[in-house]
Amino acid sequence: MPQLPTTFAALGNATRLAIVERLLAEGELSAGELQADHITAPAMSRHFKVLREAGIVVQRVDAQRRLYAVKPEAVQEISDWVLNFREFWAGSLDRLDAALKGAK
Amino acid sequence: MPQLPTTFAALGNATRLAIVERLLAEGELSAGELQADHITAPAMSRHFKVLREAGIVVQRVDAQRRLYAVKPEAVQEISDWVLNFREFWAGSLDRLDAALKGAK
DNA sequence: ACGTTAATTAACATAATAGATAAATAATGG
DNA sequence: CCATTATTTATCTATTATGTTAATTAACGT
Repeated sequence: MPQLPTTFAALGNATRLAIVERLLAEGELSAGELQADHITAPAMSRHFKVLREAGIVVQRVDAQRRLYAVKPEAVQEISDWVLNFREFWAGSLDRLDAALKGAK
Repeated sequence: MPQLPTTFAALGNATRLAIVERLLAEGELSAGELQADHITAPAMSRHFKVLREAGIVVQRVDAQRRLYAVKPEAVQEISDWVLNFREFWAGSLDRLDAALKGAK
């Protein structure tokens, strides 16, 4: 799993995280539909590229449009990482829940 | 939650992710114990600072040593984000599980 | 007090990010 | 064909990140 830091890095940008969240919530969307208004289309396009290269989204071509969708494995990868430590903690001393209660 | 991108960004570096993983697995550790051998102590110190500023770890002073520990809220924040979409998907059409099966 | 240990901050170099504008690619609809 | 639409690639610039060495801060043991 040397992929994880790359996955986190790709999501470590507000614009890209917003893209992923919209794709998760709305499903497949085109570059145009995902266009944010605070940056230009080329900037957006590079964000798509980062997400693609990190394996977080896939691109599908439909005529002149590029449709993007989240690869569920990426979400799964993060989920596994979190659950891994949750389980470890639960199994060893319930440190996480204890700590979380303290933090609340 | 404009915190999330910052959290992801902080974990989007292999050295920092390794620090967090060790802290999760072994509990509180000092800067010296966490020292990686591929970079210098000052470089390490800056990674601690990034993690602190992102709210992922807390620092405790013990004489001349700095002890670090993960703030469980940070892990919780990521966990919540993932589960949020898992729940959404489960509730709307089991798209995630379906997609995951297809991906396997 | 003094040298040692632990860690950080300062100053600097270089690489990687992110954004902009302009140009290119490619499919569509007249 | 040709103009339009959709999106990416090229180029350039500014900012941020990451690493180094040197200096600083602070506590320890003798």
